[in-house]
Amino acid sequence: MLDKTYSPAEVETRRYAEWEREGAFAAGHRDDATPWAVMMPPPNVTGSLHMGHALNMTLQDVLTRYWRRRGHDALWQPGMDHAGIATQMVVERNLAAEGKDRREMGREAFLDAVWQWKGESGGMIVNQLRRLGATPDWSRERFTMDDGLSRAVRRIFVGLYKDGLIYRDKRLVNWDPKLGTAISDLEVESKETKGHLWHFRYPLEDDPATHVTVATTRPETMLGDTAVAVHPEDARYAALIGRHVTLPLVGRRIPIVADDYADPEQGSGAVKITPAHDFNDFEVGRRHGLEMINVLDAAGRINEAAPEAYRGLDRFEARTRIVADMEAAGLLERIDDHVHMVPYGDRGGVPIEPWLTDQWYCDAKVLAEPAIKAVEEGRTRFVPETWTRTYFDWMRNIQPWCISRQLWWGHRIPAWYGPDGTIFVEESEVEAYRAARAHYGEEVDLAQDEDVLDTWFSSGLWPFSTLGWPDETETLKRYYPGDVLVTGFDIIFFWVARMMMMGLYAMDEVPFRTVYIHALVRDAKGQKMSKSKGNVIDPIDLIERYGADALRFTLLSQAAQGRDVKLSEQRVEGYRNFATKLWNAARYCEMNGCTPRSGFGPRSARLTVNRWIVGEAAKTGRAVTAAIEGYRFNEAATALYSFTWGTFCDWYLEFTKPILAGEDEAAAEETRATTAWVLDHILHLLNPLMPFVTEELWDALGDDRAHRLITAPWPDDPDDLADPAAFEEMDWIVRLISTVRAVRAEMNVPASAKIPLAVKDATPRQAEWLGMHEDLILRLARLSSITRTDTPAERGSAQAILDEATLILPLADVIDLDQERARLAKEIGKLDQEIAKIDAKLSNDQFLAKAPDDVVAEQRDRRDDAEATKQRLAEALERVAETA
RNA sequence: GGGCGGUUAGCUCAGCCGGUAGAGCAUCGGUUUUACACACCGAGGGUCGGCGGUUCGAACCCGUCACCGCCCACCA
Repeated sequence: MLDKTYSPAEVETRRYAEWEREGAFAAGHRDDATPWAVMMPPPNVTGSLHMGHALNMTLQDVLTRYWRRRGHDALWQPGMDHAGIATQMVVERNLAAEGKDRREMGREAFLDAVWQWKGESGGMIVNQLRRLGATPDWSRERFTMDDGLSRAVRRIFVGLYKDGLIYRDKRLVNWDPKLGTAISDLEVESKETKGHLWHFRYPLEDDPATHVTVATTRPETMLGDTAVAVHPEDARYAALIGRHVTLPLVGRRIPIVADDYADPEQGSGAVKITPAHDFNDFEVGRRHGLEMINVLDAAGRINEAAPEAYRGLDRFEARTRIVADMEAAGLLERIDDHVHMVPYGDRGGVPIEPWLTDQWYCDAKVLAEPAIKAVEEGRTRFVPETWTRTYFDWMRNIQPWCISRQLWWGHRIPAWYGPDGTIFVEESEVEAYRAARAHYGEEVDLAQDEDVLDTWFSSGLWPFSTLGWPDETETLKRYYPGDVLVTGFDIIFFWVARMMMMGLYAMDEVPFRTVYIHALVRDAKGQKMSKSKGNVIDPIDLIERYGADALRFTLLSQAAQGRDVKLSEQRVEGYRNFATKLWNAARYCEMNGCTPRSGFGPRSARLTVNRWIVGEAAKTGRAVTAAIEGYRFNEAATALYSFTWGTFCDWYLEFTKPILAGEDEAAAEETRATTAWVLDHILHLLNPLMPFVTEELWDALGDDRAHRLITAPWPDDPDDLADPAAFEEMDWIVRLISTVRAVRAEMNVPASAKIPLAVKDATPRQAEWLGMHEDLILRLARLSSITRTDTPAERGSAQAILDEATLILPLADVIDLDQERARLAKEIGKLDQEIAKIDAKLSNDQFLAKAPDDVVAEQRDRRDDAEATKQRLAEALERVAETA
């Protein structure tokens, strides 16, 4: 006997352990089955499960569970990302707490410490995923820094280098002075900042009393100015072009150049040029052959290239000092308040500095071409489709990708430098030495590049590196390309685009056929969850209080395409209630002997109500299947919720109670069998969404299950399970009973009956009232059609139900006649309005001429119905009036 | 500045091919009824953001405006 309420905590741990023990998630056991694959976006090894993961993983899990049960050889490939910067920061912080410093330890000792940290505290998220019920093939778990994947990284790097698609270049990069590393464009976040616009006067060299005014938001960069630019057609400055100014505080003689970049409308129309510290100025400098003077060191302090007075100052201290000095020199014209966008590093949290360094770049432009083409040709498609445009926009304007990072934790760049600086890019040190020997004709010492690769470089290989590439493994052949990638829009550029490029480069084939992009999870008010706002909801906390099924269902119910998920605890609670509801329905089934009948086929049902529920169940099944395959998870959730609760529990179970309690044993038995079948069907369909409670019930209710539900074949729901006649009749009955209920409520009858067949005595007064509702009685007579039978015996049972039915009417000792009169009058008013509306339509020649016949017929029917109802209500009103 | 998305009941959102505007929650009223009070029954609540157009007919298609959100962008 099932307990009175469902307690998720115990069931979830027990069930998950069983599944895992039995190897239920493992791919590769069905050689004859069609492969189906999804790649888990590898969470950071530093990560713990947040709501975004919970959504992302739930979606993948539903798909995986679905296709697995559909009979495919489903692979959900799990793993973790080494997360270069994030991990290095965590470990450095831990070491700092012990009074240790990375640089003092040295590279090797530090890396040992990171690996040790990974072994002890990394990957917490993997166990949290188990709490969520996720079923990737854990036996295949990979790590971006494991041997195989590292080998893949080196192989690709060498290949790209030799193809000329990776190269070394000296140019401005986004430099994070706090972390001391370059970062890519994508890792820069612009933040609107209130600042100032300082207007400085630069005196002319040959006429120091005359100034050119330039405005800047970054006074400290003036130390590196090497020109002032004006627009070539700006009349105000035409005479100055080619002359020079003396750079204040520095004393450098710098030219006034003409360049389109200077906007005459902006400020004074003259702009200071600092080629080493501004991306635009860099370009201007290049055009005019200007000197590039780097005045900052790696930590963002003023370096030796600047006048002594400023050396060693932090860039912001230098700013203050310079403004003061300029003012003292009488060269500060004015200060305006100014709001502008300041670039920040997304990890370091400090403003990034455009800085001139040597870095490794990947020629993304070339790699992007096939990746663009693949999407144009539909070999990979985005769901929802709207993201296609975002993808194209970025890919078509893609910039060189800076792939080197001045960190220690990551894939070290497989490049070695000879004594004269010759670069040897090889997959191993041995090969590098071999190449060097060939090059120099003698043994030389080589030094490996100190830098590591951007984390996303290895993530880009994930779809094939995890499957064994560069070896041509069976696994790789079988599961590449994957069917779908499930991810949030925030990493389309970081990850999806890179996988497309790398996949096409290495495999000459797209990495996945479909990219399903889901939204962000926000708090109940629609705000982004963040630690600083204190509105972060912990998925594990919700799982503990409401169960993993409830959390999953909540996320799924809102996973509509193109909409954010707003997570409110109230909703989670609601779906917890849903699990309980299902549990109790199953309990009811158990108590009434509605357990699966091995020989029972849903087609054999004869009673209308049974034929009807079977058809509804089948319809729901088809809806769920279509929704999952179409990535409309919210529709799957809604269909199941409303069928289970609104149709099965509220209508079917209530409706059949009299049949179960009745004397017609055949009808009762058929109903028990049907009930069990429908419940089973619900468990089947709901299983990918709510795996725990469904498995538990499946197990509890069936005696000899051939499968666990997790591996049971997905049900097919053929069209012909739905019997139109049964639908029509039930529809009528349902409407009738609704009417009865409404009347009962209107009469204020304390109902002692469930629906609808229980009150057996009517007083004369009540019988009199029934006269006022003749229409109802007439309709009730048709309840005989609850059964669709013709044999005398069956007709007898139908009659029995009918007999009872006539006695069920909700009856009151007292009716408030005034209230009843008002109600009827109101109803009649509404009907009049409706009739008038339809009449207008039906008298419109255009409508009659152009609307399809069925639409016109429908309007006529509606009008007739409304008219008939109105007639009945009018008569009832009359009787009420008489009675009063 | 460019792009994308949104605006439907008090709240959160569905609404597919243009044909009677929906759900959940919340609110209010009723019900201890042997599956379930984490429940059941019922009720109220709408100018579908504004304006214009197409159409016999528009929440839906087109145009335009307003407001909100997000992404991208080098403007000193």
